[in-house]
Amino acid sequence: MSSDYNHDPSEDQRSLWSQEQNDLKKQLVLEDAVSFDAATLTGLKYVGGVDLSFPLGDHENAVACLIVMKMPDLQIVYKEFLHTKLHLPYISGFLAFREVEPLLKLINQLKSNKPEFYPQVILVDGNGLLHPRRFGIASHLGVLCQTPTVGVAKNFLVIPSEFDDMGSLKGKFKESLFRKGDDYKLVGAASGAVYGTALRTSNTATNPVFVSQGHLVSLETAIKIVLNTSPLYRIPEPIRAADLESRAYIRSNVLL
DNA sequence: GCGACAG
DNA sequence: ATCTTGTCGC
Repeated sequence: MSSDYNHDPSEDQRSLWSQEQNDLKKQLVLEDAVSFDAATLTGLKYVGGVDLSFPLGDHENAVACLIVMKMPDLQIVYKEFLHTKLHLPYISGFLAFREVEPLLKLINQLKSNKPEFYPQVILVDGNGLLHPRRFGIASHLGVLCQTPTVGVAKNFLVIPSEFDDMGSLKGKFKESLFRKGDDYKLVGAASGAVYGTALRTSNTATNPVFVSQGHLVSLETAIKIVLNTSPLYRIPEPIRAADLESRAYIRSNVLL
């Protein structure tokens, strides 16, 4: 009765998904190819944010939300929801296969209905490069919609082969991040590759946010964008708004 | 074999 | 991911 819903996919399934991630990764661009000045963010007018929320205890029904905010005032200029049924469970390392479809649908809908508000970069709730195969949902979504994306995760995704001692890592965050803007680069021990950074986005919130490149942006630019969209809280406004709005949507609608 | 595991 | 009240600090 406890293991009736053991969602562990077979090794074959994991292998197929991994292969798909590796295939799509061939299209991944990790340099700035943005429509604004990457160094100063001059010309950055619209930033998007996406997130999904679920009704209590419901793993199937979800409400996806896409928010577009105007810079530098961070006012919402576009907001759209999509109530969908997810077919796969959450599996660490394969989040995109569960959530990317409704997000892509919202983005394409915006592109055809209100192209004037199409964002120059989209902040995604989850990781990009900071991923076992260096292709998390932020990168996945970016490649599929061919738009710059940045991954922003609230929790550190363990990658055993690269970051063995999580205990000392958590300590490192606390002892190296003193104020907003401080960051601690996440370098894989085995490969020496930079996966992303633990970034402190608030002076009151001690815990950092984990920023990694999604698609078409450098890590430096990703950090600037996250800092510039987090004037008050730990979570960047576009993602925070998508989270708040999608939850409000669920609360005000009787689903099921 | 055990433990760890974005949302 | 999701539920919840108070409470501490500026």
